Amino acid sequence: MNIGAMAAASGVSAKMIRHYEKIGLVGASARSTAGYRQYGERDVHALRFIRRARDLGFSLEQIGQLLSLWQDTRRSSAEVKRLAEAHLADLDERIRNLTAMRDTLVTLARDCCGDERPDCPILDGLASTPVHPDGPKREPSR
Amino acid sequence: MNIGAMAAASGVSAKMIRHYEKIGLVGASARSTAGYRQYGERDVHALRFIRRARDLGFSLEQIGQLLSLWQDTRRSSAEVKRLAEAHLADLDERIRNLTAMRDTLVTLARDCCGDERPDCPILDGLASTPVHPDGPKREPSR
DNA sequence: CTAAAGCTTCCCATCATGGGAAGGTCAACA
DNA sequence: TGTTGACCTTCCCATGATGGGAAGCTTTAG
Repeated sequence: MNIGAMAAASGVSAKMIRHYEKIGLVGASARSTAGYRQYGERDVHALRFIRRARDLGFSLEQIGQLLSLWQDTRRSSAEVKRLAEAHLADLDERIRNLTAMRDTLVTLARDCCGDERPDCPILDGLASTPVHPDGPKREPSR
Repeated sequence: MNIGAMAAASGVSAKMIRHYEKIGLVGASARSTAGYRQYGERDVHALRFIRRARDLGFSLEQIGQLLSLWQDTRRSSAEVKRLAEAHLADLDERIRNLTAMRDTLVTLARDCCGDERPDCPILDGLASTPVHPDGPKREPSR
């Protein structure tokens, strides 16, 4: 199986498969005589695992640890759970931050009549709300 | 006022102030004979505005538009509101995505006893849950 | 044989932010 | 006066996950 078929089978783009190989998240695959990467069923399972972990928002570093645990039959489930709980705490914090932003913005927008006049509580809020010294932990905007 | 005092007064780091100048979000400041940036009260207001907009999760591009509207006394509040609503929709989507991740992960973790044994529903879930073809819109992991 | 599709590597871009180097400036203090 | 330390300047590089695209080679179908 070439990298394109692998991408289709795993849901991970060819670009990303190469990247994961370069950073050592997955081992280097076998190569054809022409240098094409060659994959088997086992690789599909590993990449699907990665894809699902990404879908749950795990970082590639955490996924590396999850893969190690997955392949270690003598792991303790406690280790896995610890990792998952840490990620859960992270998700919760991000949700809290985003929700706080949303609530503030909803409040500002609610009072903005949104017509042709220039008076705008949203701009007023941005111009006058006190700056929280340390600021919220900012999410990347996209 | 030098850039350090400006950073303290506005809550925006000196590094970022220079960056915002370079990308044209704020105009170039006056300079002392030695080339030091010199700021006044008006600049403090503008940078605080930027800081607060960042705290609400607006992108720098959106902030540029907000600044334009802020400085345009003939703006319509409708334009501001449209921008805010767009950002609100964005926030809501990100919250939804993160919440979906959290809920899935909570379900997996709930069934993991987290002791010394290797059996782990979290890893099992990652290894067997079907891959959603297009996947969720992924948040950057941090 | 040729054209298209697929593969390779390599470099660059995103977005907001920060780290750090190399070097100039300014204030205070002995 | 000289020195020290805090502050400023510009410039380059890094982050994290992903994608775009170029230049060039291989494979496959017609």
